[in-house]
Amino acid sequence: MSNISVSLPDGSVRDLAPDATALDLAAAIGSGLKKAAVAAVVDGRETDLTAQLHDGAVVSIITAGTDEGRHVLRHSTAHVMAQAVTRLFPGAKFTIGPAIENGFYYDFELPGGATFSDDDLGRIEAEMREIVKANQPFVRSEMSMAAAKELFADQPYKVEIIERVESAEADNEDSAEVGEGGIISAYRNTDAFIDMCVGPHVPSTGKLGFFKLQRVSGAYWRGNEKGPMLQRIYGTAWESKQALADHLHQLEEALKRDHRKLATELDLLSFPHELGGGLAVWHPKGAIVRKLMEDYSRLRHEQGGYEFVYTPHLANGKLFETSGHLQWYADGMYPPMEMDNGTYYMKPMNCPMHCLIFRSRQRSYRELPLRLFELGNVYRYERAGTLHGLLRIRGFTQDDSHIYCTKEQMATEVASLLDFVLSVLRAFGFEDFTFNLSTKDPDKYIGDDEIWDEATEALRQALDSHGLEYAVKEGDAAFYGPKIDIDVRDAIGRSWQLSTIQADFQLPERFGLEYVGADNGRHRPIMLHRALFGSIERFFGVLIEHYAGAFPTWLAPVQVRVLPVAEAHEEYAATVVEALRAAGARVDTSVADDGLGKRIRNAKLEKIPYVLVVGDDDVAAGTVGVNPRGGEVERGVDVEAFVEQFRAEVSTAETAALGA
RNA sequence: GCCCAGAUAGCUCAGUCGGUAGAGCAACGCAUUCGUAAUGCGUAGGUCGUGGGUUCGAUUCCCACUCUGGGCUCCA
Repeated sequence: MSNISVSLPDGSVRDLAPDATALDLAAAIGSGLKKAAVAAVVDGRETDLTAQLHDGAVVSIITAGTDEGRHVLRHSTAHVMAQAVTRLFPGAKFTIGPAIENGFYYDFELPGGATFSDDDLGRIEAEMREIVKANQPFVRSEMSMAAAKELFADQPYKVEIIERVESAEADNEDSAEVGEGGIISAYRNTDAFIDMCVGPHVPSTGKLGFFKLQRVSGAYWRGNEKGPMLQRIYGTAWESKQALADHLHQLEEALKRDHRKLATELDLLSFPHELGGGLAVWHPKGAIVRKLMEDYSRLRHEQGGYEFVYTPHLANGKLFETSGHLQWYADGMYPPMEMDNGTYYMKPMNCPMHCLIFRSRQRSYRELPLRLFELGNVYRYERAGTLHGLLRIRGFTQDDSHIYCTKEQMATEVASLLDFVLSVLRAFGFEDFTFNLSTKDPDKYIGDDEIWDEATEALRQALDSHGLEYAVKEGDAAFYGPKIDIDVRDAIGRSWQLSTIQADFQLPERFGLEYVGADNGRHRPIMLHRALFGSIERFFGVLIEHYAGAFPTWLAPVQVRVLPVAEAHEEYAATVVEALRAAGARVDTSVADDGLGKRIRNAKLEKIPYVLVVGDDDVAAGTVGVNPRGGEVERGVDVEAFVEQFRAEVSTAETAALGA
């Protein structure tokens, strides 16, 4: 047979032996590439390095240090973990084990309903190292579905996946396991371990090794909470020792900005045991930041043409029957309170009460859009296992607004809402958002298709006109209308939804809302639900992590601390404090009982933006020594000059925050 | 709600193979009065999350509950 030729990504062509594999190609190009290679892309499809190439193939090599390469490493490491588990836990059933961001997991069912404990991780990891050392090959094979069912006869979850594929119910997860076209592919490491998988995989386990198992947890089979609870192990895997170390270091760093840790250290708030789960108390230093956030929010809403309302925390159950909450949202509500004249509930949302305000008298089209705003306290009965610091809590405050408008006003209103939302989020230093457009769930919605399309289009246009990238989440809308959700990431990479803009045709209907139009006829308004912070608590939690507790000067609980070098300077320090307080600064002082170095250290740990030191020189010259957070010490700064500079900095930040 | 782990001083943690506990920091007192990230000495502080069980005796072993952490499911 004559040689084959293949082309490379740079357009060059290589001649290879007729039975050459992708690995041979990598070796022919260079030993460095051979070493780094983990898989290949042939004619646009990812394949194993051991796959034989054909004449005319377009080939690129996937190396370990790329996203695709790490994906392969992680997936292969998941197989190694599964093998280790089946060795250590005879009779364990394995289900699926994909690569995920930064790592992988694998779900198992242990014999007799046994569970993993943290101690098992070390044993499993040690077993994995043995498998890596043994340098077992990953050998691909293909078979019919019937043969696969035979082969995996003692792995009921694998059989279930094959059967689902046969009956064409497969979702993406299944396809990742079995491939397409009625052919099942599998990878064998040893005679004792073979796993159904589309691949590709590294040529042998010796290519792996920079991994760490991280945690065990339960996970429902197929994500169905009525299905069996499996045992999941998460791990991380990288292309080098250094990359693994860097990742682990990054996780440690992220932990330092965890809002729960910082909230305790900075004395911002706490979750007293006695109060119950998911309920927080705000300490003075957290409360002042919250007040500033709320003041800012109120100011922006006042400027934005909103009207402020207040509504109670409790309501008669009849209200929530009208709104549909008892029908659709009862699981999320606190249990009822029986009272002499009816059944009462804590409110999980503010919208029903805002609808009552709209309905309290006849409305004219001239009043629309009517924008009702409230910092409304709501209570939701979140399931115990879902609570998470400030980010998932049971009692919280929404910066909530309901906008009543005509159908024609909807598009303009949504577009200006998006401006408003982004401007507010940016004022708090957020730039990295994820936008999601959730569309109609064809199986669960109410209202006319026409108005759904119109509303969805209005949301889409608003996103497009702002040049924003967004993901469309098909079928993720609320039953009453489509929505735009805005997420930000927390310090450890988890994404949290903050803002939401939702269209609603249902509540105006249920509450029989009407306005009198220019035609003197009665019309039904459209309602927009929207929150910018989303929940003040969640927003604050994300904010703490975003700033790592070092709030910008305009938000800092204490902005300036004045430290007299010795007792003799306390009187002068007091005059400096007075001057700053007169300029509107949040300022305090710490007398000379402790050494100066100690007091500076304390101020730094509290992340105070400015530490002012005053001693003999300053008393004589009317100056201060300025030690700014993250900056250089400057001695001999005139008090007036510092006050002016401080005032300017804060007012600039506030002006910027106001979008001026 | 489900799986796993945990709860010891204000904070971070050690400890008790069952005989009622200890450190560092913080607090308080005394001394020190100091020029940019920890001055020294001393004192006080815990019914070991709550309730039950086993035991002569439980902070330790067992059970239940509450709360917390990591996931799953669900969600702002």
